[in-house]
Amino acid sequence: MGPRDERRSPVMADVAKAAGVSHQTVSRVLNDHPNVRAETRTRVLEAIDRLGYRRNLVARALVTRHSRTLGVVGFNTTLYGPASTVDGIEQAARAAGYFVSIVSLRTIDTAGMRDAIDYLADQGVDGIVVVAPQRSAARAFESLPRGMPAVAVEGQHEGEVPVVSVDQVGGARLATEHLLGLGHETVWHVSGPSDWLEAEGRTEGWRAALESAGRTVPETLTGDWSPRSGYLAGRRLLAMAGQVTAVFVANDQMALGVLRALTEEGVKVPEQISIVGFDDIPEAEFFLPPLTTIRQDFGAVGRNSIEVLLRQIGRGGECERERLIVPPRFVARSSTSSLR
Amino acid sequence: MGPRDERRSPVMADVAKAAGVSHQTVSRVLNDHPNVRAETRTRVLEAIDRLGYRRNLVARALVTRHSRTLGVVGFNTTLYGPASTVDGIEQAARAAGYFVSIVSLRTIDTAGMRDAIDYLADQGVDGIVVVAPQRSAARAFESLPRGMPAVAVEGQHEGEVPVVSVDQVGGARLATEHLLGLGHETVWHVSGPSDWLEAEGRTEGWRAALESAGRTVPETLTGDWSPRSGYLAGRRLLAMAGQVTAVFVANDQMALGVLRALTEEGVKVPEQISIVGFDDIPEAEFFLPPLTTIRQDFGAVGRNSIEVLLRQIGRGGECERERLIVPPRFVARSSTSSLR
DNA sequence: TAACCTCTTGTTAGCGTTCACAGTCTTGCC
DNA sequence: GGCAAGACTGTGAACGCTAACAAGAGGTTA
Repeated sequence: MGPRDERRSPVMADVAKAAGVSHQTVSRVLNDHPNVRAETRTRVLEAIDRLGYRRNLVARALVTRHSRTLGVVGFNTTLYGPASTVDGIEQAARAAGYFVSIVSLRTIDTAGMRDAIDYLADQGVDGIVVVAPQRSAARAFESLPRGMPAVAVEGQHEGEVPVVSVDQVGGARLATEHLLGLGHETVWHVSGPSDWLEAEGRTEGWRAALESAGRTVPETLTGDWSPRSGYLAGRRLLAMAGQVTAVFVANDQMALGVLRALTEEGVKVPEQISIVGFDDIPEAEFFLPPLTTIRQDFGAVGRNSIEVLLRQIGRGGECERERLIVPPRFVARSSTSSLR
Repeated sequence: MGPRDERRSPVMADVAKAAGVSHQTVSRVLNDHPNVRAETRTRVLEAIDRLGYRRNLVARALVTRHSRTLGVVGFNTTLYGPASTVDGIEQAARAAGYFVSIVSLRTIDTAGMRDAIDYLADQGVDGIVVVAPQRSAARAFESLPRGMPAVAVEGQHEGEVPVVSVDQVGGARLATEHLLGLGHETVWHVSGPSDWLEAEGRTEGWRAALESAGRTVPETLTGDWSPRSGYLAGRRLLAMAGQVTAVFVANDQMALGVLRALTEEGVKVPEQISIVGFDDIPEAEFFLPPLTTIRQDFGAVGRNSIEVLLRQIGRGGECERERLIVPPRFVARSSTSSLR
């Protein structure tokens, strides 16, 4: 047995030999174990530095049974909202010393979600964050390996899994009440796709605000979050000739579409029709006119979900069946005004 | 030594015992080794199924020295462009059977980039994709562990690392030539931040198109990709009273800002000033007016980069110092027209 | 019959770390 | 001086898998 192949990166035993100690002492230095003589510690550290040693986290994961990796299942992560959520999660996880492994799905269905979870579980993640904005996604939690810590973001609260979400209902209330406060008789609503929990929450908040003010609740128009669907909804609103004076649109992209439909036909916003969006995408401030909207704090959602998940991991997978709600914020701009 | 704890998930040895074979035979079945009797194989598979066995990929990674995980270093991944690039990479990697571990940076500096690469290397990734849109990011490649396969996306081609990128220069040429073709005497340019390679490429293409047409090259205005900076640039363009008839803006978000600045002052687009953007974000089609722009194929960039990276991994880290260019596409809409 | 394949299976030894335990060397105190 | 308590360090055995080799069964050939 000759000397270890020089081209292979050094392992703990190499450091041990170089420092004249046992591999275990090296391990102790690396793990900040208290009982190591200061002189020994510096000798080991010096050897580590000299050899350019880096600890093999895979071997470590094998024995500790912790990979310090979290899995994230996302959906449509090129959209601003989901992208920001995933980004918030990633930042928070890294700040806590965890790696993040991401699976981004194109379509949400229970099977795809289940596959994604299995896939991440196989990889040995310590916990999973599922961004589960659709009803069908929530069911996928049933297939979680037993004892696997998990948290749902923007999901519903049925199973055992804790949920972190923005207060969609409250946000929609803010939007609707703002419009009512400006003197509008009622508020129309362009909602997101019906199987999305966020869409549902926003519709619910809108309806609740109207009802508690004793106003008539108009029929909702439904879009798919895209600017195009907003445009189509806008054209349908135009067809209602004069009835409509205020619209709460379930996201900013659709609001952009509505804006274009109205502007094309010479309808002035906000003089003739007021519009409120949801999300506060970076573009919203520069729409024509700048869009009044509801801002979601995606960073807080990310931080909270990681916090809940790590707490769960700390307790060994036992979860506390909690629901954490992040409040949204009203952002006033120029797409709303009082009548006349 | 009693029977293995029931609560612990089964390992290969458990399957072996259940199927009445050795663990090695189980391994062979799992790895599709040819020399296993059909009857044995089914017995093993049946045992795997019955016990709900899942192979421990961490242990596997330790011995094979392959984690089947790729690292991605991204930057500002909430923006549409970067988010789409990362998404394309993730899709392509997963299709090839690789996990994706992502680090998303907020600021690009050599140190942060270096840390991110170290971080991923520690985790034992098989290769790294660096989305390196800034000059300073490119330098971080020097700190790549030797033998670590890597590919740069939207980076420059100096070091040993292959690069995959969109043809920014060509895209900018398309935009500029389109405007010249409409009869504009020259084309103004709102560029991205100067240390961004993409910004540089777009400026270069714009300049080249003007020069080869023998036109004067106006002073460029510089933004930071944000709608706000576009708005400010727009105001400065307005101050040039009448000189400006056509503008190539380096991305769609800034183009939105320019659009707002012009519209606010009653300048008509495209009647008085024509505008072309870059990226084709989903909103662009619904700007007022719908934005003529250059579309980047982020999916292709992702697929290509993974392909290059996997080829490199297959060769054992030896790289081929290539540069792969993805062509952009001109998308005609309503923000441009000929003069008068 | 012996020699030599091929097919199939089992045995043993790692991969690089941490954990449990067993040492050895101080130090303090009677 | 002796002896226990503590500080420090080393030894061996896991963790769950694959690689390398060995070995038995069965067939073919000389």
